[in-house]
Amino acid sequence: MDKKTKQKRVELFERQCRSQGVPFTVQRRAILETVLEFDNHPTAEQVHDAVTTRFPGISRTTVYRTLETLVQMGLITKACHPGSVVRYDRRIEVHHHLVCQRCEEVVDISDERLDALPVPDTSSLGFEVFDFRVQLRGICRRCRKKE
Amino acid sequence: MDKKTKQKRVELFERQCRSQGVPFTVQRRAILETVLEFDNHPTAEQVHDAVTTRFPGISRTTVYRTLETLVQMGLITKACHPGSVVRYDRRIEVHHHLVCQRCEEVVDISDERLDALPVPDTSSLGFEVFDFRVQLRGICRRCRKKE
DNA sequence: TTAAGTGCAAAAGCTTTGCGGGTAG
DNA sequence: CTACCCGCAAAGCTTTTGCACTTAA
Repeated sequence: MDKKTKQKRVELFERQCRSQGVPFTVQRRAILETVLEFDNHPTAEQVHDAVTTRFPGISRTTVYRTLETLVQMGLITKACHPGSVVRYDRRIEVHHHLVCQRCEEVVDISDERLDALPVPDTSSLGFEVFDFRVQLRGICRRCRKKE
Repeated sequence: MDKKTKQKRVELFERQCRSQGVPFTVQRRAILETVLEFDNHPTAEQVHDAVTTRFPGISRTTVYRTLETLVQMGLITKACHPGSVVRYDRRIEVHHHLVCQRCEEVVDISDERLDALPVPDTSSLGFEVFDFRVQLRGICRRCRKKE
């Protein structure tokens, strides 16, 4: 992610904090900046390791709590695929995942036709849909070779 | 799930075991039958609690291991949404999920237009796609009322 | 017979909680 | 000033592992 986009996201975060009365702390800023530097889907642990270089001594607890806060504020997303570890994702725009059912590897994929998916009417369920993800399930190259 | 369908699934499991040389044990049978009785998405723990009435003394370890085996054999599926606990699902046919980003509740949804999704060509990635799921992300009724 | 599954107990993650002290608004 | 956040340590849950015994094929 280029510097400009990153800065914009941080500024957006600051504005949202101000307007919602949520304290904009150095730790939170550092954690958001760190997540934005990942191209893939880091775990909380990986974010902690990475943010430590920028903010030595920051606690794991703070990282866990802050990541959750960022998700609630819609600044990052939380992805969870088989493998049972929560992963975070700086991408808030639509994209999709290929998930291998054998080794549980996850690969990002973009596809216009998927993005144009007709979102069903869920108003009868009281559900307001903002976003969607498609999980394509199958077998990756490596696992296919093994068989 | 009605008795007949359930029995068919158990028989399918038995046949697959025979042909693949995988031992068809009483425990595995009991676990599969138990999962098939859930309408929703039970956790490994819930499956263990339920199977215990049918098979007292069965170990948690066996339940964990067997659920994974069943997934690998394609007899049940594994669903993982925010909330970080793996859930299992007797449904192997296509269906989709509404996921609340606040409370992480998961609701099943069926929609023909979603089922007709154009699956992109992933052969260049070496990925063979068998199946897909759409995860619709938003806010559920209860959480919307709170705000 | 023999390769694989099962149960137990213990360990190994990952994540949350309680609380005293600190900081943003 | 006051409410909320942070760090620490410890607990809590879910899941996995090693090993001796049992079982399906």
